[in-house]
Amino acid sequence: MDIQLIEKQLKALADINRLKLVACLKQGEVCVCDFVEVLQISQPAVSQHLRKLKEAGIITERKVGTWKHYRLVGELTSIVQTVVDELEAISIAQCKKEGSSCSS
Amino acid sequence: MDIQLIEKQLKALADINRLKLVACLKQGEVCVCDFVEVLQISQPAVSQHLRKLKEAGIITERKVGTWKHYRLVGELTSIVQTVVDELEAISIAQCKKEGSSCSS
DNA sequence: ATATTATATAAGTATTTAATTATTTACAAA
DNA sequence: TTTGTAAATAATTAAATACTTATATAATAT
Repeated sequence: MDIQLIEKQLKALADINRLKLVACLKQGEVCVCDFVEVLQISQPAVSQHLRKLKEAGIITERKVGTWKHYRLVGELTSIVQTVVDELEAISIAQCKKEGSSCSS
Repeated sequence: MDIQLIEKQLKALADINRLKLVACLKQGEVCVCDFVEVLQISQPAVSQHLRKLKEAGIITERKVGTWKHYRLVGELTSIVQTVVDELEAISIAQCKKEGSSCSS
């Protein structure tokens, strides 16, 4: 594995908000709107974090109407997989706002 | 494993120069003076990188006269161990300057 | 078509990070 | 004790990062 890619993936993970996103995604798909509630940051901030994770090959997206659902990619590198394994899964209560409109 | 510690260790590793330091340390102890040659950055910059790795619990030091030798800690967390495993060991030629004065 | 909703992008700002040079500390040798 | 060498710390600066608000895009519903 190339050292440049290792650096890119580590940089993508080395942020408390993105780690929380990944912890939520352990549970399955989540949409952007839910993350805004969970992380208490603005919607554009969430979008930017998700983009960074996507560019590092850690997550992918799926469009569902006007929503977008994000999930972990199927084949994670061993480094990312190890981080995912170490992260406590954050409870669904914390990952999805109550009665989230975007539950597919 | 606490999410704060995960973040700290990931931040410590998420830098190309510190990844190179860790790759060198796979081979065994190296002293600060050698790293200056390898990374082509100033001695204080190397010291600061080493401090960050030490504060994240990734390396320890050993004083040898006026030199300091750094090495990976014995019990790495699974995340750090996975990164170490993925890193190509950089050849000794690149990790120690020729006839390094600080080879203990 | 118009309005509404979800998300992305753009632009600007504040904070953090990584480098530099200068200085200090610690040890060794003369 | 003075001199030299290795490394750490301090102070500063430059670059990268993570937010913000404002705006644009895309799909849905009226």
